[in-house]
Amino acid sequence: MEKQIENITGQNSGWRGSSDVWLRAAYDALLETGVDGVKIQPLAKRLGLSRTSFYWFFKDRKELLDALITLWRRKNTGNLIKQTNAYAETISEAMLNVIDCWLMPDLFDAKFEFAVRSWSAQSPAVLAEIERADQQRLDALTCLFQRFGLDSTMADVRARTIYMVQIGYISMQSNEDLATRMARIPGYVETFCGQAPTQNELNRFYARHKFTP
Amino acid sequence: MEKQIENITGQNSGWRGSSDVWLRAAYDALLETGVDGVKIQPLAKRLGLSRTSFYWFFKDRKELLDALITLWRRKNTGNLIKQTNAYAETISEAMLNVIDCWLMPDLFDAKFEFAVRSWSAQSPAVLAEIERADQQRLDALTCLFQRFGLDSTMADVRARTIYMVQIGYISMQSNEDLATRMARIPGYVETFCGQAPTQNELNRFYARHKFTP
DNA sequence: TCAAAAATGTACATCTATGTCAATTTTAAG
DNA sequence: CTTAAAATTGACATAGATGTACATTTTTGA
Repeated sequence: MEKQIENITGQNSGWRGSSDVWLRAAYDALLETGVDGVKIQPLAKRLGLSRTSFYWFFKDRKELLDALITLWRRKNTGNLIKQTNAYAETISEAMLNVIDCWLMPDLFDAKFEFAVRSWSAQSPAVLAEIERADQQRLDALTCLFQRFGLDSTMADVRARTIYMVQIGYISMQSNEDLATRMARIPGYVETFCGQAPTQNELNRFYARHKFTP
Repeated sequence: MEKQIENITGQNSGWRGSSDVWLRAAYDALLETGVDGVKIQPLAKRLGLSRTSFYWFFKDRKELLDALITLWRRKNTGNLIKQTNAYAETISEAMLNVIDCWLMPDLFDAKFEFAVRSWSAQSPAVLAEIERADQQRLDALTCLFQRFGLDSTMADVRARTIYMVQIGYISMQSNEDLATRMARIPGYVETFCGQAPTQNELNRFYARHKFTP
């Protein structure tokens, strides 16, 4: 009983390995080298464990890859949708809520997303997962624009614009500093919804990102 | 002499293999399975050639991968920049020129682009190539917006929006039909430059894509 | 038609990866 | 302290990939 709780909180339980340890190593490898880098032998080396010990926790490599997808599914789609439903008085404030996902790694794991998208190019099963996630996310964004009065065609285009800029940004693997990115935010908001954010809205946004202009 | 000309035009010269044949197979494999799928043994199998025959044309696998990058560099960046410099009387017409790249595979090879971007996640050398290409393309788009009177900050944001939507679209590996995509074009133009296209501009655009609304 | 060049193929040595099996070691619980 | 479960390991069998050396075949051009 206590052991399980300790596992969840990250505490080890005497043994060196665990499903989580292997999964974490697989996650790291996926982000660094893509799916084809997720190989049991190298992971074992990195963990300082015997290669064959892996098979105590997972049936085979496929099961490990499946676990990675489950991890991704839980992590990235949920928070984005949550942000589209966050409280907002104006459309520009709503935009800033969504843009939070750009800037907060705990809301959206951009590198993980990119790795899974790259993976999807060589796996129909993963591609199906991606397509489902894209649909859910786009639907949530489209609803957001409709709530603020846009007709369905324009809501669709605007949703796609803000979402694809996000995806494109990830694909660029950009690593600019906070100030550079912040400087573009008002422009993006205006572009995405055709309405510039008020100074109050910006101040609230800056505050939660601990940014002083 | 004639032989070289024949090679360029795609005609074979008696032999079954050639650098081009191997490179073409590598290109196919890259698009289907990513870099890690570009392996000499499988390529040989697919070509019905002996694996070791490869080494007559290329020093090693690395040389083949370098050739792939050179191919990509020549193909994708040039045309996009050309489209930003195409004749346009209004900003919305200029947008439609750039959007041509979305829809014409010979102007921009989206799958190739996606494969190379995915590759860049595991290769610093390829990442450097990607970053250089992104910079060149973004510069060209920013200049375009500045020519039509935007200040440098807004030109930067608008350039990024149209470019990242393009990149994001690629990353989504979308395969919608022409009518669906065409329906969004006026909305995109309005979003990207804040100005809807005229009916004449749209008609000219539809005509060159052989589309009847 | 005949030699040289171009391309292809066979054999070999090596390396990395997968997964199974039968020990063996380590830990936790009574 | 002991024992059963949990985790770890080394040995084995297999498979796919790389690259080199050398022999062989095919093509081209004089």
